[in-house]
Amino acid sequence: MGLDSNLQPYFQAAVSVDNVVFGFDENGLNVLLIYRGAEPFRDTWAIPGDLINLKDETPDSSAVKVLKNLTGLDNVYMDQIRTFGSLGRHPYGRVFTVAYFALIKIQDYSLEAASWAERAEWFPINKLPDLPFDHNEILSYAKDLLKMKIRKQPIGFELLPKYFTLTELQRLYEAILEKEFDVRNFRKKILSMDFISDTGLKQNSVTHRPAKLYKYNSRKYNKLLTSGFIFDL
Amino acid sequence: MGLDSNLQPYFQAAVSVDNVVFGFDENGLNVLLIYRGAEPFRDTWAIPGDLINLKDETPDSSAVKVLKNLTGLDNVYMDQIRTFGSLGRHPYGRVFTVAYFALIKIQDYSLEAASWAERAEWFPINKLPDLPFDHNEILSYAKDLLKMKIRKQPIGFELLPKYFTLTELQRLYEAILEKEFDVRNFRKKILSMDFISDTGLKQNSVTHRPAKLYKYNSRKYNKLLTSGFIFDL
DNA sequence: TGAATTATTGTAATATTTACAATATAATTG
DNA sequence: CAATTATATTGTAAATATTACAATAATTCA
Repeated sequence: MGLDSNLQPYFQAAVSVDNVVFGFDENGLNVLLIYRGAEPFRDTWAIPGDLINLKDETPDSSAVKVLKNLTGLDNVYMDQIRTFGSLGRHPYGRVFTVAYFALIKIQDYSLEAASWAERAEWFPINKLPDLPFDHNEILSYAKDLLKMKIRKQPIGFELLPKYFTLTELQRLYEAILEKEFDVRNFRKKILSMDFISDTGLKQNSVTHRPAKLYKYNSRKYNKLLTSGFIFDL
Repeated sequence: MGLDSNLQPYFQAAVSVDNVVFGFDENGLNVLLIYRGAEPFRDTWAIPGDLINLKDETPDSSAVKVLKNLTGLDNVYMDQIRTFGSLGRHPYGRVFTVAYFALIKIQDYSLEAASWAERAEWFPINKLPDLPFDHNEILSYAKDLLKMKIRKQPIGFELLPKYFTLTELQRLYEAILEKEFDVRNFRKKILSMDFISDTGLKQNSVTHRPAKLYKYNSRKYNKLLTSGFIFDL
Protein backbone atom coordinates (compact mmCIF):
# COMPACT_ATOMS: atom_id res chain seq x y z
CA MET A 1 0.00 0.00 0.00
CA GLY A 2 1.51 3.30 -1.05
CA LEU A 3 0.70 5.15 2.11
CA ASP A 4 2.00 8.35 3.43
CA SER A 5 5.39 7.13 4.61
CA ASN A 6 5.10 8.95 7.92
CA LEU A 7 2.31 6.55 8.77
CA GLN A 8 4.58 3.54 8.38
CA PRO A 9 5.75 3.46 12.02
CA TYR A 10 2.14 3.02 13.12
CA PHE A 11 1.52 0.01 10.89
CA GLN A 12 3.90 -2.34 12.66
CA ALA A 13 1.62 -3.98 15.17
CA ALA A 14 0.15 -7.46 15.26
CA VAL A 15 -3.23 -8.25 16.76
CA SER A 16 -4.17 -11.58 18.25
CA VAL A 17 -7.20 -13.10 19.89
CA ASP A 18 -7.25 -15.10 23.11
CA ASN A 19 -10.25 -17.19 23.91
CA VAL A 20 -11.12 -18.14 27.47
CA VAL A 21 -13.27 -21.23 27.02
CA PHE A 22 -15.48 -22.15 29.97
CA GLY A 23 -17.07 -25.53 30.52
CA PHE A 24 -19.12 -26.93 33.40
CA ASP A 25 -19.33 -30.47 34.73
CA GLU A 26 -19.96 -32.27 38.00
CA ASN A 27 -16.66 -30.88 39.31
CA GLY A 28 -17.68 -27.30 38.70
CA LEU A 29 -16.43 -24.63 36.36
CA ASN A 30 -13.50 -25.43 34.08
CA VAL A 31 -11.27 -23.60 31.63
CA LEU A 32 -9.77 -25.09 28.50
CA LEU A 33 -6.01 -24.59 28.21
CA ILE A 34 -3.59 -25.65 25.52
CA TYR A 35 -0.04 -26.83 25.91
CA ARG A 36 1.97 -24.56 23.67
CA GLY A 37 3.99 -26.33 20.99
CA ALA A 38 5.69 -23.24 19.63
CA GLU A 39 7.68 -20.31 20.87
CA PRO A 40 7.31 -18.08 22.72
CA PHE A 41 6.48 -19.85 25.97
CA ARG A 42 6.77 -23.26 24.34
CA ASP A 43 5.83 -26.12 26.68
CA THR A 44 3.62 -24.11 28.99
CA TRP A 45 -0.14 -24.16 29.50
CA ALA A 46 -1.83 -21.09 28.07
CA ILE A 47 -5.14 -19.68 26.94
CA PRO A 48 -5.77 -20.69 23.32
CA GLY A 49 -5.30 -17.90 20.82
CA ASP A 50 -3.85 -16.94 17.50
CA LEU A 51 -2.55 -14.02 15.51
CA ILE A 52 -5.13 -12.38 13.29
CA ASN A 53 -4.51 -12.82 9.59
CA LEU A 54 -4.74 -9.25 8.35
CA LYS A 55 -5.79 -10.21 4.88
CA ASP A 56 -9.17 -11.59 5.72
CA GLU A 57 -9.82 -12.03 9.44
CA THR A 58 -11.54 -9.88 12.03
CA PRO A 59 -11.22 -10.33 15.79
CA ASP A 60 -14.63 -12.00 15.88
CA SER A 61 -13.95 -14.38 12.99
CA SER A 62 -10.55 -15.24 14.38
CA ALA A 63 -11.96 -16.05 17.81
CA VAL A 64 -14.52 -18.33 16.20
CA LYS A 65 -11.78 -20.05 14.22
CA VAL A 66 -9.65 -20.64 17.31
CA LEU A 67 -12.54 -22.35 19.03
CA LYS A 68 -13.48 -24.37 15.97
CA ASN A 69 -9.92 -25.65 15.60
CA LEU A 70 -9.81 -26.51 19.25
CA THR A 71 -13.12 -28.22 19.77
CA GLY A 72 -14.70 -28.72 16.38
CA LEU A 73 -17.58 -26.66 17.72
CA ASP A 74 -19.38 -23.97 15.83
CA ASN A 75 -22.27 -21.76 16.85
CA VAL A 76 -21.05 -21.25 20.33
CA TYR A 77 -21.85 -18.41 22.71
CA MET A 78 -18.95 -16.01 22.61
CA ASP A 79 -18.37 -12.48 23.81
CA GLN A 80 -15.56 -9.98 23.65
CA ILE A 81 -13.97 -9.19 27.01
CA ARG A 82 -11.53 -6.38 26.30
CA THR A 83 -8.23 -5.66 24.61
CA PHE A 84 -4.86 -5.91 26.30
CA GLY A 85 -1.90 -4.06 24.90
CA SER A 86 0.74 -3.36 27.52
CA LEU A 87 4.21 -2.67 26.17
CA GLY A 88 5.96 -5.77 27.40
CA ARG A 89 3.21 -8.31 27.00
CA HIS A 90 4.67 -10.12 23.99
CA PRO A 91 8.37 -10.84 23.44
CA TYR A 92 8.17 -10.51 19.65
CA GLY A 93 6.96 -6.94 19.47
CA ARG A 94 3.74 -4.99 19.85
CA VAL A 95 1.04 -7.61 19.86
CA PHE A 96 -2.34 -6.37 21.01
CA THR A 97 -4.71 -9.10 21.99
CA VAL A 98 -8.47 -9.02 21.89
CA ALA A 99 -9.75 -11.36 24.59
CA TYR A 100 -12.96 -13.35 24.25
CA PHE A 101 -14.78 -15.82 26.38
CA ALA A 102 -16.80 -18.75 25.15
CA LEU A 103 -19.32 -20.99 26.90
CA ILE A 104 -19.55 -24.56 25.72
CA LYS A 105 -21.53 -27.63 26.64
CA ILE A 106 -18.68 -29.77 27.84
CA GLN A 107 -20.60 -32.91 26.88
CA ASP A 108 -20.60 -31.85 23.22
CA TYR A 109 -16.87 -31.29 23.20
CA SER A 110 -14.59 -34.09 22.10
CA LEU A 111 -10.84 -34.00 22.45
CA GLU A 112 -10.58 -36.06 19.27
CA ALA A 113 -12.07 -33.25 17.22
CA ALA A 114 -9.12 -30.99 17.98
CA SER A 115 -6.96 -30.48 14.92
CA TRP A 116 -4.17 -28.84 16.84
CA ALA A 117 -0.99 -30.71 17.47
CA GLU A 118 -0.77 -29.48 21.05
CA ARG A 119 -2.60 -31.01 23.94
CA ALA A 120 -5.72 -29.35 25.20
CA GLU A 121 -7.15 -30.00 28.67
CA TRP A 122 -9.84 -28.84 31.03
CA PHE A 123 -8.62 -27.29 34.26
CA PRO A 124 -10.90 -26.64 37.24
CA ILE A 125 -11.12 -22.89 37.61
CA ASN A 126 -9.49 -23.01 41.02
CA LYS A 127 -6.61 -25.26 40.03
CA LEU A 128 -5.13 -23.37 37.12
CA PRO A 129 -1.39 -23.31 36.57
CA ASP A 130 0.43 -20.00 36.33
CA LEU A 131 -0.03 -18.68 32.80
CA PRO A 132 2.33 -16.91 30.39
CA PHE A 133 1.97 -13.50 28.74
CA ASP A 134 -0.72 -11.55 30.59
CA HIS A 135 -3.02 -14.55 30.56
CA ASN A 136 -3.52 -14.49 34.33
CA GLU A 137 -4.90 -11.00 34.01
CA ILE A 138 -7.08 -11.95 31.04
CA LEU A 139 -8.50 -14.84 32.98
CA SER A 140 -9.29 -12.63 35.90
CA TYR A 141 -11.25 -10.28 33.66
CA ALA A 142 -12.98 -13.26 32.04
CA LYS A 143 -14.19 -14.57 35.39
CA ASP A 144 -15.47 -11.17 36.44
CA LEU A 145 -17.34 -10.68 33.19
CA LEU A 146 -18.85 -14.15 33.34
CA LYS A 147 -20.02 -13.49 36.90
CA MET A 148 -21.63 -10.28 35.83
CA LYS A 149 -23.22 -11.55 32.63
CA ILE A 150 -24.63 -14.74 34.05
CA ARG A 151 -26.75 -12.76 36.45
CA LYS A 152 -28.18 -10.52 33.75
CA GLN A 153 -28.57 -12.75 30.72
CA PRO A 154 -29.78 -16.31 30.30
CA ILE A 155 -26.39 -17.63 29.21
CA GLY A 156 -25.96 -20.21 31.94
CA PHE A 157 -27.81 -22.68 29.74
CA GLU A 158 -24.96 -22.54 27.22
CA LEU A 159 -22.90 -24.47 29.76
CA LEU A 160 -25.48 -27.19 30.41
CA PRO A 161 -26.74 -30.09 28.30
CA LYS A 162 -29.91 -29.42 26.35
CA TYR A 163 -31.93 -31.17 29.06
CA PHE A 164 -30.89 -30.42 32.62
CA THR A 165 -32.20 -30.66 36.16
CA LEU A 166 -32.87 -27.71 38.42
CA THR A 167 -30.20 -29.00 40.76
CA GLU A 168 -27.63 -28.86 37.97
CA LEU A 169 -28.70 -25.33 37.17
CA GLN A 170 -28.36 -24.33 40.78
CA ARG A 171 -24.90 -25.88 41.06
CA LEU A 172 -23.87 -23.97 37.96
CA TYR A 173 -24.89 -20.65 39.43
CA GLU A 174 -23.31 -21.51 42.74
CA ALA A 175 -20.01 -22.45 41.08
CA ILE A 176 -19.80 -19.30 39.00
CA LEU A 177 -21.07 -16.83 41.56
CA GLU A 178 -19.24 -18.55 44.42
CA LYS A 179 -22.22 -18.38 46.71
CA GLU A 180 -24.97 -20.75 47.77
CA PHE A 181 -28.67 -20.47 47.10
CA ASP A 182 -31.58 -21.77 49.11
CA VAL A 183 -33.11 -24.70 47.19
CA ARG A 184 -36.71 -23.58 47.48
CA ASN A 185 -36.11 -19.93 46.75
CA PHE A 186 -33.85 -20.69 43.80
CA ARG A 187 -36.47 -22.91 42.19
CA LYS A 188 -39.25 -20.47 42.87
CA LYS A 189 -37.31 -17.65 41.25
CA ILE A 190 -36.17 -19.61 38.21
CA LEU A 191 -39.55 -21.15 37.51
CA SER A 192 -41.40 -17.89 38.08
CA MET A 193 -39.45 -16.36 35.19
CA ASP A 194 -41.25 -18.84 33.05
CA PHE A 195 -38.77 -19.50 30.28
CA ILE A 196 -37.52 -22.89 31.26
CA SER A 197 -39.93 -25.68 30.47
CA ASP A 198 -40.56 -29.06 32.00
CA THR A 199 -39.84 -31.59 29.26
CA GLY A 200 -41.90 -34.29 30.96
CA LEU A 201 -38.75 -36.42 31.04
CA LYS A 202 -36.84 -37.67 34.06
CA GLN A 203 -33.31 -38.68 34.85
CA ASN A 204 -32.77 -42.42 34.57
CA SER A 205 -30.17 -44.86 35.85
CA VAL A 206 -29.69 -42.77 38.91
CA THR A 207 -29.61 -44.38 42.35
CA HIS A 208 -32.17 -42.16 44.03
CA ARG A 209 -35.31 -40.21 43.22
CA PRO A 210 -34.85 -39.06 39.61
CA ALA A 211 -35.11 -35.37 38.91
CA LYS A 212 -37.29 -33.82 36.24
CA LEU A 213 -35.52 -32.61 33.13
CA TYR A 214 -36.03 -29.06 31.97
CA LYS A 215 -34.93 -27.11 28.93
CA TYR A 216 -34.30 -23.47 28.19
CA ASN A 217 -37.03 -21.98 26.03
CA SER A 218 -35.46 -19.14 24.06
CA ARG A 219 -38.72 -18.37 22.28
CA LYS A 220 -40.42 -17.65 25.60
CA TYR A 221 -37.42 -15.63 26.82
CA ASN A 222 -37.45 -13.45 23.72
CA LYS A 223 -41.15 -12.88 24.05
CA LEU A 224 -40.60 -11.74 27.64
CA LEU A 225 -37.76 -9.45 26.56
CA THR A 226 -39.98 -7.55 24.17
CA SER A 227 -42.43 -6.91 26.99
CA GLY A 228 -39.78 -5.22 29.11
CA PHE A 229 -38.72 -8.17 31.25
CA ILE A 230 -35.18 -8.11 32.60
CA PHE A 231 -33.52 -11.32 33.74
CA ASP A 232 -31.80 -10.86 37.06
CA LEU A 233 -30.59 -13.43 39.49
CA MET B 1 13.40 -6.47 14.94
CA GLY B 2 14.93 -9.50 13.28
CA LEU B 3 11.89 -11.68 13.57
CA ASP B 4 11.05 -14.88 11.89
CA SER B 5 10.20 -13.49 8.47
CA ASN B 6 7.06 -15.56 8.21
CA LEU B 7 5.64 -13.46 11.03
CA GLN B 8 6.08 -10.27 9.02
CA PRO B 9 2.64 -10.35 7.38
CA TYR B 10 1.07 -10.28 10.81
CA PHE B 11 2.93 -7.17 11.93
CA GLN B 12 1.31 -4.78 9.51
CA ALA B 13 -1.61 -3.50 11.54
CA ALA B 14 -2.16 -0.17 13.20
CA VAL B 15 -4.13 0.26 16.39
CA SER B 16 -6.00 3.40 17.35
CA VAL B 17 -8.13 4.56 20.23
CA ASP B 18 -11.45 6.34 19.97
CA ASN B 19 -12.81 8.14 22.97
CA VAL B 20 -16.52 8.77 23.41
CA VAL B 21 -16.58 11.70 25.81
CA PHE B 22 -19.84 12.26 27.65
CA GLY B 23 -20.86 15.46 29.38
CA PHE B 24 -24.07 16.50 31.11
CA ASP B 25 -25.67 19.93 31.37
CA GLU B 26 -29.12 21.46 31.66
CA ASN B 27 -29.86 20.26 28.13
CA GLY B 28 -29.15 16.66 28.97
CA LEU B 29 -26.46 14.25 27.87
CA ASN B 30 -23.89 15.43 25.35
CA VAL B 31 -21.05 13.92 23.36
CA LEU B 32 -17.86 15.72 22.41
CA LEU B 33 -17.05 15.55 18.69
CA ILE B 34 -14.14 16.96 16.74
CA TYR B 35 -14.16 18.40 13.27
CA ARG B 36 -11.52 16.45 11.40
CA GLY B 37 -8.75 18.55 9.91
CA ALA B 38 -6.93 15.70 8.19
CA GLU B 39 -7.68 12.85 5.86
CA PRO B 40 -9.37 10.49 5.84
CA PHE B 41 -12.83 11.98 6.33
CA ARG B 42 -11.44 15.48 6.51
CA ASP B 43 -14.09 18.11 7.31
CA THR B 44 -16.50 15.77 9.03
CA TRP B 45 -17.51 15.50 12.67
CA ALA B 46 -16.10 12.41 14.33
CA ILE B 47 -15.31 10.82 17.66
CA PRO B 48 -11.90 12.00 18.86
CA GLY B 49 -9.18 9.41 18.56
CA ASP B 50 -5.62 8.81 17.51
CA LEU B 51 -3.25 6.13 16.30
CA ILE B 52 -1.28 4.45 19.03
CA ASN B 53 2.41 5.18 18.95
CA LEU B 54 3.89 1.71 19.09
CA LYS B 55 7.12 2.83 20.69
CA ASP B 56 5.72 3.88 24.01
CA GLU B 57 1.93 4.00 24.19
CA THR B 58 -0.69 1.56 25.37
CA PRO B 59 -4.40 1.77 24.57
CA ASP B 60 -5.05 3.16 28.04
CA SER B 61 -2.31 5.77 27.93
CA SER B 62 -3.30 6.78 24.44
CA ALA B 63 -6.93 7.25 25.43
CA VAL B 64 -5.85 9.41 28.33
CA LYS B 65 -3.67 11.48 26.02
CA VAL B 66 -6.47 12.05 23.54
CA LEU B 67 -8.68 13.39 26.28
CA LYS B 68 -5.93 15.53 27.77
CA ASN B 69 -5.21 17.11 24.38
CA LEU B 70 -8.87 17.75 23.83
CA THR B 71 -9.93 19.16 27.16
CA GLY B 72 -6.84 19.72 29.22
CA LEU B 73 -8.38 17.36 31.74
CA ASP B 74 -6.55 14.67 33.59
CA ASN B 75 -7.77 12.18 36.17
CA VAL B 76 -11.01 11.53 34.42
CA TYR B 77 -13.24 8.48 34.71
CA MET B 78 -12.58 6.33 31.66
CA ASP B 79 -13.43 2.80 30.68
CA GLN B 80 -12.72 0.55 27.74
CA ILE B 81 -15.77 -0.33 25.66
CA ARG B 82 -14.53 -2.90 23.17
CA THR B 83 -12.36 -3.23 20.08
CA PHE B 84 -13.60 -2.83 16.53
CA GLY B 85 -11.68 -4.35 13.66
CA SER B 86 -13.85 -5.03 10.65
CA LEU B 87 -12.01 -5.35 7.37
CA GLY B 88 -13.23 -2.22 5.66
CA ARG B 89 -13.41 0.12 8.60
CA HIS B 90 -10.39 2.26 7.71
CA PRO B 91 -9.41 3.29 4.18
CA TYR B 92 -5.65 3.21 4.88
CA GLY B 93 -5.37 -0.43 5.86
CA ARG B 94 -6.01 -2.64 8.85
CA VAL B 95 -6.58 -0.25 11.70
CA PHE B 96 -8.07 -1.83 14.80
CA THR B 97 -9.56 0.65 17.19
CA VAL B 98 -9.96 0.27 20.93
CA ALA B 99 -12.97 2.32 21.97
CA TYR B 100 -13.23 4.07 25.34
CA PHE B 101 -15.76 6.24 27.01
CA ALA B 102 -15.01 9.09 29.38
CA LEU B 103 -17.24 10.99 31.78
CA ILE B 104 -16.38 14.58 32.43
CA LYS B 105 -17.77 17.40 34.47
CA ILE B 106 -18.73 19.71 31.64
CA GLN B 107 -18.26 22.72 33.90
CA ASP B 108 -14.57 21.90 34.33
CA TYR B 109 -14.01 21.66 30.60
CA SER B 110 -12.82 24.68 28.67
CA LEU B 111 -12.65 24.83 24.90
CA GLU B 112 -9.65 27.13 25.22
CA ALA B 113 -7.58 24.35 26.75
CA ALA B 114 -7.79 22.30 23.58
CA SER B 115 -4.46 22.19 21.81
CA TRP B 116 -5.89 20.64 18.69
CA ALA B 117 -6.24 22.69 15.56
CA GLU B 118 -9.65 21.28 14.81
CA ARG B 119 -12.85 22.47 16.36
CA ALA B 120 -14.39 20.49 19.16
CA GLU B 121 -18.04 20.82 20.13
CA TRP B 122 -20.64 19.30 22.39
CA PHE B 123 -23.55 17.64 20.63
CA PRO B 124 -26.75 16.62 22.43
CA ILE B 125 -26.88 12.85 22.33
CA ASN B 126 -30.05 12.88 20.25
CA LYS B 127 -28.83 15.42 17.70
CA LEU B 128 -25.63 13.84 16.51
CA PRO B 129 -24.59 14.10 12.88
CA ASP B 130 -23.87 10.97 10.89
CA LEU B 131 -20.35 9.86 11.74
CA PRO B 132 -17.52 8.42 9.62
CA PHE B 133 -15.67 5.10 9.98
CA ASP B 134 -17.73 2.82 12.22
CA HIS B 135 -18.23 5.63 14.71
CA ASN B 136 -22.01 5.30 14.69
CA GLU B 137 -21.62 1.73 15.85
CA ILE B 138 -19.05 2.70 18.48
CA LEU B 139 -21.37 5.35 19.81
CA SER B 140 -24.19 2.89 20.03
CA TYR B 141 -22.05 0.54 22.13
CA ALA B 142 -20.93 3.47 24.26
CA LYS B 143 -24.48 4.47 25.08
CA ASP B 144 -25.45 0.91 25.96
CA LEU B 145 -22.46 0.48 28.22
CA LEU B 146 -23.06 3.81 29.94
CA LYS B 147 -26.68 2.83 30.55
CA MET B 148 -25.62 -0.42 32.06
CA LYS B 149 -22.76 0.92 34.18
CA ILE B 150 -24.56 3.90 35.59
CA ARG B 151 -27.09 1.59 37.22
CA LYS B 152 -24.45 -0.57 38.84
CA GLN B 153 -21.69 1.78 39.82
CA PRO B 154 -21.69 5.26 41.32
CA ILE B 155 -20.24 6.91 38.22
CA GLY B 156 -23.07 9.35 37.60
CA PHE B 157 -21.32 11.79 39.90
CA GLU B 158 -18.44 12.03 37.42
CA LEU B 159 -20.80 13.97 35.16
CA LEU B 160 -21.97 16.44 37.81
CA PRO B 161 -20.28 19.34 39.57
CA LYS B 162 -18.73 18.53 42.92
CA TYR B 163 -21.79 19.94 44.66
CA PHE B 164 -25.10 19.07 43.07
CA THR B 165 -28.80 19.01 43.86
CA LEU B 166 -30.92 15.89 44.01
CA THR B 167 -32.98 17.24 41.14
CA GLU B 168 -29.84 17.47 38.99
CA LEU B 169 -28.96 13.92 39.91
CA GLN B 170 -32.43 12.73 39.00
CA ARG B 171 -32.35 14.55 35.66
CA LEU B 172 -29.00 12.90 34.94
CA TYR B 173 -30.35 9.42 35.50
CA GLU B 174 -33.47 10.21 33.54
CA ALA B 175 -31.46 11.51 30.59
CA ILE B 176 -29.15 8.51 30.45
CA LEU B 177 -31.68 5.80 31.16
CA GLU B 178 -34.38 7.48 29.09
CA LYS B 179 -37.03 6.95 31.69
CA GLU B 180 -38.61 9.04 34.41
CA PHE B 181 -38.44 8.52 38.14
CA ASP B 182 -40.91 9.48 40.83
CA VAL B 183 -39.42 12.38 42.80
CA ARG B 184 -40.13 10.98 46.25
CA ASN B 185 -39.10 7.43 45.48
CA PHE B 186 -35.91 8.51 43.74
CA ARG B 187 -34.82 10.62 46.70
CA LYS B 188 -35.71 7.93 49.19
CA LYS B 189 -33.65 5.37 47.31
CA ILE B 190 -30.63 7.58 46.73
CA LEU B 191 -30.49 8.88 50.28
CA SER B 192 -31.08 5.47 51.80
CA MET B 193 -27.86 4.26 50.17
CA ASP B 194 -26.14 6.71 52.43
CA PHE B 195 -23.12 7.74 50.42
CA ILE B 196 -24.17 11.14 49.29
CA SER B 197 -23.92 13.77 51.96
CA ASP B 198 -25.73 16.99 52.58
CA THR B 199 -23.10 19.74 52.45
CA GLY B 200 -25.23 22.17 54.43
CA LEU B 201 -25.03 24.52 51.46
CA LYS B 202 -27.84 25.74 49.22
CA GLN B 203 -28.17 26.97 45.69
CA ASN B 204 -28.05 30.76 45.44
CA SER B 205 -29.12 33.29 42.84
CA VAL B 206 -31.92 31.06 41.78
CA THR B 207 -35.40 32.46 41.29
CA HIS B 208 -37.27 29.98 43.42
CA ARG B 209 -36.83 27.87 46.52
CA PRO B 210 -33.13 26.97 46.54
CA ALA B 211 -32.24 23.31 46.66
CA LYS B 212 -29.81 21.75 49.09
CA LEU B 213 -26.41 20.87 47.71
CA TYR B 214 -25.08 17.35 48.14
CA LYS B 215 -21.80 15.69 47.35
CA TYR B 216 -20.72 12.16 46.58
CA ASN B 217 -18.86 10.57 49.47
CA SER B 218 -16.49 7.99 48.01
CA ARG B 219 -15.14 7.08 51.42
CA LYS B 220 -18.59 6.02 52.57
CA TYR B 221 -19.24 4.19 49.31
CA ASN B 222 -16.05 2.21 49.61
CA LYS B 223 -16.84 1.32 53.18
CA LEU B 224 -20.23 0.02 52.05
CA LEU B 225 -18.60 -1.97 49.25
CA THR B 226 -16.41 -3.88 51.64
CA SER B 227 -19.48 -4.87 53.62
CA GLY B 228 -21.11 -6.47 50.60
CA PHE B 229 -23.27 -3.59 49.46
CA ILE B 230 -24.12 -3.43 45.76
CA PHE B 231 -25.23 -0.20 44.18
CA ASP B 232 -28.26 -0.71 41.99
CA LEU B 233 -30.67 1.80 40.64
C1' DT C 1 -48.41 40.89 49.55
C1' DG C 2 -49.55 37.62 46.22
C1' DA C 3 -48.02 35.02 42.22
C1' DA C 4 -44.76 32.01 40.23
C1' DT C 5 -41.54 28.40 40.49
C1' DT C 6 -39.20 24.60 42.17
C1' DA C 7 -37.91 21.77 46.58
C1' DT C 8 -39.14 18.79 49.96
C1' DT C 9 -41.49 15.22 52.47
C1' DG C 10 -44.85 10.55 54.26
C1' DT C 11 -47.90 6.76 54.04
C1' DA C 12 -50.49 2.89 52.64
C1' DA C 13 -50.84 -0.91 49.24
C1' DT C 14 -48.38 -4.19 46.72
C1' DA C 15 -44.68 -7.07 45.41
C1' DT C 16 -40.47 -9.33 46.35
C1' DT C 17 -37.19 -11.63 49.12
C1' DT C 18 -35.90 -14.31 52.80
C1' DA C 19 -35.77 -17.95 56.24
C1' DC C 20 -36.92 -22.32 57.29
C1' DA C 21 -38.03 -28.45 57.24
C1' DA C 22 -41.12 -32.08 56.08
C1' DT C 23 -42.49 -35.34 52.55
C1' DA C 24 -41.76 -37.98 47.99
C1' DT C 25 -39.52 -41.12 44.80
C1' DA C 26 -36.29 -43.93 43.12
C1' DA C 27 -32.41 -47.72 43.67
C1' DT C 28 -30.13 -50.81 46.82
C1' DT C 29 -29.53 -53.94 50.56
C1' DG C 30 -30.40 -57.48 53.91
C1' DC D 1 -40.29 -57.08 50.48
C1' DA D 2 -39.21 -53.93 54.22
C1' DA D 3 -35.80 -50.86 55.59
C1' DT D 4 -32.13 -47.92 54.16
C1' DT D 5 -29.91 -44.49 51.43
C1' DA D 6 -29.85 -40.64 48.60
C1' DT D 7 -31.58 -36.83 46.35
C1' DA D 8 -35.92 -34.18 44.64
C1' DT D 9 -39.67 -31.55 45.55
C1' DT D 10 -42.72 -28.33 47.75
C1' DG D 11 -45.33 -24.00 51.07
C1' DT D 12 -45.81 -20.40 54.27
C1' DA D 13 -45.10 -16.59 57.22
C1' DA D 14 -42.14 -12.60 58.23
C1' DA D 15 -39.38 -9.09 56.66
C1' DT D 16 -38.04 -6.00 53.18
C1' DA D 17 -38.40 -3.31 49.10
C1' DT D 18 -41.06 -1.05 45.63
C1' DT D 19 -44.72 1.58 44.00
C1' DA D 20 -48.31 5.05 43.67
C1' DC D 21 -49.78 9.22 44.98
C1' DA D 22 -50.27 15.24 46.57
C1' DA D 23 -49.76 18.68 50.02
C1' DT D 24 -46.65 22.06 52.02
C1' DA D 25 -42.22 24.96 52.06
C1' DA D 26 -38.89 28.41 50.51
C1' DT D 27 -37.36 31.64 47.59
C1' DT D 28 -37.68 35.62 43.85
C1' DC D 29 -40.25 38.90 41.42
C1' DA D 30 -43.88 42.05 40.19
